[in-house]
Amino acid sequence: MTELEHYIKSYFGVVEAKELQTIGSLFKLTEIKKGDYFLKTGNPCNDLCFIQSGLMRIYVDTPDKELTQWISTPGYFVADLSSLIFETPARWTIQALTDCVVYNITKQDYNKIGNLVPQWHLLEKLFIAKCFTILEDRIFSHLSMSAEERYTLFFENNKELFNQVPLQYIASMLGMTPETFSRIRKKQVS
Amino acid sequence: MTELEHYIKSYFGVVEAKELQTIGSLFKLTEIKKGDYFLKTGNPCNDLCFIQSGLMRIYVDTPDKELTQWISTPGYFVADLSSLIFETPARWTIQALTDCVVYNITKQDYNKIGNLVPQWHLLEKLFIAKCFTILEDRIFSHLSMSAEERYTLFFENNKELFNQVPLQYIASMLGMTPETFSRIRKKQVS
DNA sequence: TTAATTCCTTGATTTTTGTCAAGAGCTTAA
DNA sequence: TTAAGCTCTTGACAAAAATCAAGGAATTAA
Repeated sequence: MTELEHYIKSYFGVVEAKELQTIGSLFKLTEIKKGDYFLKTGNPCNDLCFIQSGLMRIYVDTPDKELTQWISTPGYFVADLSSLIFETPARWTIQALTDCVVYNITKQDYNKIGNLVPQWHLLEKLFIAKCFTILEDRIFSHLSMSAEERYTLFFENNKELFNQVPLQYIASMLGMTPETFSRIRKKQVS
Repeated sequence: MTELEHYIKSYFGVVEAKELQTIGSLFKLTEIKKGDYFLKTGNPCNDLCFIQSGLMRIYVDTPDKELTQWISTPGYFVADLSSLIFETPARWTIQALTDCVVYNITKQDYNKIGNLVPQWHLLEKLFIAKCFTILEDRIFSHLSMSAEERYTLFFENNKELFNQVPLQYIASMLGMTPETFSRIRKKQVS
């Protein structure tokens, strides 16, 4: 059983082995080199991938600055969900921060799964609902917490990320400037 | 065809009339009086409703203040999605801001739809994905915009709300204090 | 190895936003 | 009708965070 299949099984509970294999077989193991783009803002999102190893950054260029929306780690799916599902132009650019190994599926194959595995749309619903809940928490953190509190919360839950990616990306993701981020870190150490 | 059925049809495209009716028949037209609670933080979310008329506020009490997460308007579903789907305690309190007429469905009936209407999980997936996209936009607004910019964007798209609900709720929802909100409004007028 | 980049830190300053306090206008209920 | 609550506004001030500018450390490329 691949890591992807294991993930789907562990996340969604009982799925028959045969169906799990059907899903798994549509994903192809692929390498993405550091710096390569998985998706660019404005293009259609034609792929969905599951990170086996490596890190990817989801961001967007605005006229004045670059905004990191999220950094994806192994064990998670990556795509511009809105573009993939509703066939709209991608809002996000997705780039490999390190060399990555991913399980990739094309939009065409992705759209076939629903016909092959009856429970697929239910699984998808659960998965997307989980993502929705995570975003709700994130909104809540912006409504109720200071930059320092957001930093602390994120640091506690993602310590390992801090020595793997440029910190300015994390700062952006948490909604603060690199300077503010740096000052908060200094305070935390002492 | 009820407004609810019309909404489901318009939103999700082709659904057979019979199935639409099956779904619609499980929702019961109910009144919720101003000030009544649809759901309280900590309880299980046992219902999902679709607002026919009236306004509901989704919020949470924190030790120091009350935070409004969202104000729901006619034509939308209301529930604590995470609690409804994953059977966790509700994070949000949901209260009627005005007298409301809603189509209500119990969790038990809601969970039956999947067996009665094959496409239901697909429809749900699309609906939740849409909600996810809206939250993505909202996060983006917190990463990239000032309080004033968030105000302007929201005002442009929700003018009608401003004379129907206490403005402090809108302020909270946009992540600012009532005082800041008030000062921004003053500036906008002049 | 050296030069060029990129990334992070730090200080000084400005801007934005929050806090505290008071009061005015409405609404609601006795 | 009057008093009690809300709600919103305003001012003075404080705190948080952004901006601007410079320099140092680390990484990358020639």
